[in-house]
Amino acid sequence: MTYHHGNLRQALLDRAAEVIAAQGVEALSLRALARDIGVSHGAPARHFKDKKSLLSALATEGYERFTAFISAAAEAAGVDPIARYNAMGRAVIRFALTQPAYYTAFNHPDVIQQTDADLRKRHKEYLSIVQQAATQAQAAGWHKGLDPLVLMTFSSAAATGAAQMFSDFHKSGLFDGKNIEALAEQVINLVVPASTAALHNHLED
Amino acid sequence: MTYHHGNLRQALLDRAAEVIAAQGVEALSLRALARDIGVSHGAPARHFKDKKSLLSALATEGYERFTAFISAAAEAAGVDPIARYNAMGRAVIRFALTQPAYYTAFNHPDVIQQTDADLRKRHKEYLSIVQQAATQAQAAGWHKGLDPLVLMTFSSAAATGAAQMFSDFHKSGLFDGKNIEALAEQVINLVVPASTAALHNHLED
DNA sequence: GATCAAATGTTGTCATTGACAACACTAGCA
DNA sequence: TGCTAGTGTTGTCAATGACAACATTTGATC
Repeated sequence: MTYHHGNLRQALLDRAAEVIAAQGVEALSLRALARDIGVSHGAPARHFKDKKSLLSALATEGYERFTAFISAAAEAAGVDPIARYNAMGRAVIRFALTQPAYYTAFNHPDVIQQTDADLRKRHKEYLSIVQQAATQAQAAGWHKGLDPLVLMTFSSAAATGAAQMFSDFHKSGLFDGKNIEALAEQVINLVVPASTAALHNHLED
Repeated sequence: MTYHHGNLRQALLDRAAEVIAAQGVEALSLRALARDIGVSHGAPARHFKDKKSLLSALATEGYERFTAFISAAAEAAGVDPIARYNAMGRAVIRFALTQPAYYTAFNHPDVIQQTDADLRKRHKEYLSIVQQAATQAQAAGWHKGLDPLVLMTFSSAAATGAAQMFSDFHKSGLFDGKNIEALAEQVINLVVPASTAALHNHLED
């Protein structure tokens, strides 16, 4: 092994994601990460000023993945703005369940209060993508006339709240034996109809 | 000062709540708590086996307060089951904003994975109260016929998600200049109508 | 009231950790 | 070839959580 690792920064982030997924953020230790990777306990300091800085970087990477994931789900849903927004809501939950390390990272109290510029920027990008999709869904007839901020808050809250619940209770038995994917779909359908057609059907009830 | 503190356990919990409200869970240190209170660094161990155990106890107390708070809000709303459930949703947000220490405590990742029997019990009590209220709202006409678990998940997710958002972004400027109480009310109204009358008005649109 | 056991608080200690500083090695450019 | 910035290492410090051994208090029992 060479004296220089080569890409220690990414190795630390990757290992941190593993540890978080397996044992939670609290179990994260810079020294343990260094041991796992096989470098000295002081090496991480060259890449991350302190522990929070590593978490911030992980969260930043997480937001990038999250944004890409949500956007891809919207694309896959086609052109109907309401169907797209519905798909994004379901994607939030799927992301939380399939990539818990990143979702955990950027929802961690420690990270949320960070002022890291890069992190803020990625977060704003994410918010603006959601906001844009919400606006378009509204223009397509979803709660036309309502305050956009109210709609945005409501839908984001419901999606992230559901993601949180499914993650938290995943192993605590509340949803035992349930098909979480199907449950999530029904929940999201209460937030935004599955399509413009579904919206109109519903209004005719 | 006497050798025995008298009620060190409660003093620790109270001080912990202060610290969490001011600086977050991460800033919590058993030794610092002991110093603040004026006892030796080993004293807390008599009341809390370890740090997680203290957090669990604080979360347990938090759930008691939370449950009482939510129930009181329902009572104040009268007898209409839908108005009651709506009031409970608003209360969730109000609690998160006015008693951040307790809300933070029992939503903290460290606490959520706890298996502490007392904590579990209080949590279940809380869930069952919400569930009961949701059931009654449904019986009064709110989304009759839908899977109760879906409704319960949807409404809980929306309320807690909104509470989380308001807490997190309280100082990050997203809701600057907004009347959060009014915003919260509008958001909750999208989850459950403000009353049975409002439900029927809405259906006639 | 005397005695004793349980509860509570204290002191001392240990391993772990995050942070920092001083030093060593490497890479790549002038 | 040398120089300099980047990267990794080693040593160290203070803070912390956890634990053990010891001290004091309390209150139940006789």
